[in-house]
Amino acid sequence: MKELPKTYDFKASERKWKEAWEANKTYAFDRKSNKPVYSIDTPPPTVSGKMHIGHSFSYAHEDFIARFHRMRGKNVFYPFGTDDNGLATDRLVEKTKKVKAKSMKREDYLSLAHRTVQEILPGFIEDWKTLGMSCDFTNPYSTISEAVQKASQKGFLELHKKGLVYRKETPVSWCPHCQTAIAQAEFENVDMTSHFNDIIFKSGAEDLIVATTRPELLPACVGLFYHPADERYQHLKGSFAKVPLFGHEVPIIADETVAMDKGTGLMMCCTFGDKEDIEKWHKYDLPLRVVITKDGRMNETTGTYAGTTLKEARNAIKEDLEREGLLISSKPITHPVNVHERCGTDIEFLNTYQWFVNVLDHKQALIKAADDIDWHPPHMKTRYVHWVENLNWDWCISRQRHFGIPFPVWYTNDGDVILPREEQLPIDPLTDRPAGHQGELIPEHDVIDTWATSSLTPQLALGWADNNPLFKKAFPMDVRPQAHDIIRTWAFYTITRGVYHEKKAPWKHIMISGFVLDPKGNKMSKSRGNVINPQDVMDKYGADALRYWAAGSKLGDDQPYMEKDVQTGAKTVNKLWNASRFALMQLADYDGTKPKALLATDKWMLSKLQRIIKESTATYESYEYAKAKSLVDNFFWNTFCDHYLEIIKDRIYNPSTRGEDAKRSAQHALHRSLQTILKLFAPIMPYVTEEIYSYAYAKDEKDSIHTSDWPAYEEKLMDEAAEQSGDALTEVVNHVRRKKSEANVSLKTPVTTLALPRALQKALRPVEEDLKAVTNAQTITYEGDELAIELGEQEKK
RNA sequence: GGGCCCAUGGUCUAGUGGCUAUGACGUCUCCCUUACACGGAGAAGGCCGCCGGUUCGAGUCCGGCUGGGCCCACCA
Repeated sequence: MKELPKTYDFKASERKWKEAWEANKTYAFDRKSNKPVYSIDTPPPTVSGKMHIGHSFSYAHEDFIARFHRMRGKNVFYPFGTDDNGLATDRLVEKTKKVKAKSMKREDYLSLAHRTVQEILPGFIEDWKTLGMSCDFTNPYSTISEAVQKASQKGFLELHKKGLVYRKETPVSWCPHCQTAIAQAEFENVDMTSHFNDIIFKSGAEDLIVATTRPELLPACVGLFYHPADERYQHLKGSFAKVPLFGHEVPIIADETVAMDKGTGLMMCCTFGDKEDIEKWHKYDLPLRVVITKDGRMNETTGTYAGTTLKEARNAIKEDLEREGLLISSKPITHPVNVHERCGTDIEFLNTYQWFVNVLDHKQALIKAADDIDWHPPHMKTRYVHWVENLNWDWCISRQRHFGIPFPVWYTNDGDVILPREEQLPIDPLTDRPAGHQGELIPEHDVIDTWATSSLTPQLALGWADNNPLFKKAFPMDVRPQAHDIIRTWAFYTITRGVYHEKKAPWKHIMISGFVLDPKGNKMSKSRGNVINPQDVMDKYGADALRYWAAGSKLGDDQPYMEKDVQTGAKTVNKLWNASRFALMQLADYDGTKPKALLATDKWMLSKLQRIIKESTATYESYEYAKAKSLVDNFFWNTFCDHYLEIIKDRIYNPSTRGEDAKRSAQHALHRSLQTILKLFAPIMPYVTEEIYSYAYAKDEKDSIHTSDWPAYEEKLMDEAAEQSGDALTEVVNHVRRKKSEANVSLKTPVTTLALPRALQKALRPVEEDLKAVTNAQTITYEGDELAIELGEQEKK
C-alpha cells in the first residue's frame, strides 16, 4: 500500500480528478446497462453570467444525491444542459456586445447572439465541473440548439393539436424596456415611492375628486367607478364625467369591487393601468383608448405629450392640471408596483396578439399532479398549490424578441393558422415555408418564451422528440432538483407540460433547495455588495470544502454563508487526509490476511460502523444529506479518530508483546472502516475521497470510489457484547483523560493504578489490554462502585 | 390582508414525548503524546421566544400571543 504525501494539495488534486473523470467517462450514462436507471432532471443554468454561490449550494445538493445513487448501483442518468435562449441571455448579449437587439437587423443580431453564446458556454460550464458535479458532460444540451428547437416546436404543435394553446388579442403584461409581453410568473413586487393625486373631474356643474397615482393615464380613462352602497355618489348613477385636460366624456358606473375607503371612493378605469382596469373594461364593454407605445412612451393620441416617457408625461400632466386648478393635492406614498424581474421596469398592459397556454381551465388537474410527486421538504408543495390556485392569467408564451425559438406558425390573410409538418422541424417561418402549402402566408415573428422550452427538460434530456426508447423507460424521471424561487415558474411549467403531453407528473420526487444568505441573514445582491463568488471560495478552500458547507443545512432551508463553516470543511478534508495517511502507514505491511480472531475492540468498531452505514444510507435515501453528513462526521472525528486510532496504536506498534494476530485484527478492522468512511463521505467530498481511494483501494487507474459499491450493511457484524465492551472502554478512557486534564498533565502520563467499579468488569475484561495501553495504566483493579485513578510521575524528556 | 416556514448557550445549529438537551465556531485552561497545533484533552456558558392546554411526563403535540423570514394579494 502506497504512502500518502505529508500534505494534501487540494488544488492539484481537484484539477487532476476533474480531468480524469472526464477522460475516463466516470459519470457517463451507460445506455446498454441493465442496471436500474436513476434519472435526474438537472436544472440547465441560465446563461447570463457566472455560477453564483446559490448555484454551488443547490447543485451540490443534487450531486450528493446523484453520487449516492450511483454508488448504490443505479445507472444514473444525470444530463447537463444550459438555458441560453431566453431574455436573460438576450440581455447578456446586448450588454456584453453593447448593442440593442431591436435596432439591429434580425439576421445580424441572431448571428451575433449565437456567436456570443458559443463564446461564453465553455467557460460557463467549467464552474460546474470544478464544483465536482458528476453530470454526464459529454454531450451537454443547449436550449437554443437545433435539436432543442425541434423538440420545443414539436411540443407546441402537440399542444395546438390538443387545443391547449390559443392566440388572442388581449391586454397582456408588457415590459416597455424589453419590449415584449411577459408572463405573470415574471413579475416582481417592489415598493416604490410615488404620489397619490386628487384630481378634479367635472360632471355637469359638479366637481368630482378622483384619487390616482397615475395621472399620465388620464387620456386612457374610459370610466369612473364608485361602490353601489356609497352614499356620496348615488346621484351620479347613469351620468357622465369629463376627463380633465383631455375633455372626453366617460360613464360613471357603480361596481362592488370599488373600495369606498380608498382615496375618495371614486376611481378611474384606464386602458390599462392594472388588472382591475382590464376586468372592468371587459365587464362593462368599455372603449379602448390606447395611449402608451410599446417602448413606454405617450403615443400620438395624447397630443402635446406624444413622444415623452411615461414619467415625463406624469410630471407634465400634473403641472398642467395644477395650472388649471384641477390638482387638489399630491401626497407622497409608498406602494407596491409590479416590475419585470429581469430589468426592474414597471409593467404596463398592452392590448396585443399573443399565444397562450390554457392553464386556468386545468387548475384541478395541475394541482392533483402534485400529489403524485414526493416533495422534499413537503411544505414546498403548498407553495406550488397556492400559486396554481391563485393564477389569474393563462400562460403567455409569445415574446416579441429576435433571439429565441421561433413559433412554427404562419397565418393566411384571413387569419387562419398554418402549421408545418413535424418532419420539417426545426423551422423558422421567416425563412421557411410549410411543406405543400401554396399561396401567400404571413409568418409569425414572435419567439417562444424560454420557460416554454425549459418546461420540457425531462423530454429534452430523454430524447422524446427523437422517439428515443429511453423516454418511455425513464419518464417520469426520478427527481427534479431546484431552488424554491422557481417553483412558480420552472416546477409549475414542467408539471404542466408533463400533464398536458403525457398525462402525468414529470417526476417521482422533487428536492427543493433554499437560498444562500449573507452572514447576517440578508439576501445577497449586487446592490447590497454582499455577494460571495464561489470561484473565490473554491480557489481558497477547494470544492470539497465548499460542498461540505453546502451539506450543512437541510433541504429547503436557507443558509447564511459564513466563511468559518467552509473552513470547517477544509479542516475536515485535512483531517481525513491525515487520518488516512496514518492508517495507510499502519497498513503498510497488511496483505489482507484475515486474523484468526477479531479482538473485541475491533468488533466494536465494525459493529458501530454497521450502524453508521445503516443510518446514513437511510438518510441519503430520504434526501437528508445533511443528517447523513453529520452522522458520518461525528463518527469519523470522535469514534474513529479520537478513540479507535488511539486504541490500536499499541497493538500495531508492539506486535512482539501484543501478538501478531492482535495486530492483524486491528489492521483488518482499520482497513475496512477507513474504506467505509471514505465511501460514506464520497458524495459530499468527491475529490479528497477519490485521491485517498486511489492510493489505498483502487484496483487500477480507472477504478473510482464514485463507481464503487456503497457499503453494505452486514447484520452479522452487529455485536451487542462487543459494543458494550467498547462503550465501557471509551467511557473509562474519557474519564482518565479528564482526570489527567484536570491535573494539567500530559495524556501519556502513566496511571499507576486504575481502579474500576466491579460492575464494569464483565464488559471490560475483553478489552483490558487495549484499555491498559491507551490509558498507560500499569495496574487495573476491580473493586467497589467507584472509578478511581492514581497518577504516576510524568516522564521526563 | 391570506398563506407557508422559523424561534434551542455569544453566533450558527441537531433534536422521531421519556434517563444529566447535539454538534460546530467563538471564549478560557492544559497538552507540541512518532497522522494531524487546520491537532488533542477538558472547562465555562441554556428559565429550548411568551402564555395556556393535552399527558404520568413536552424543546418535542394542540391553541393563543410576540418577534423574524419568505410567497401571494393589495397598485384606484
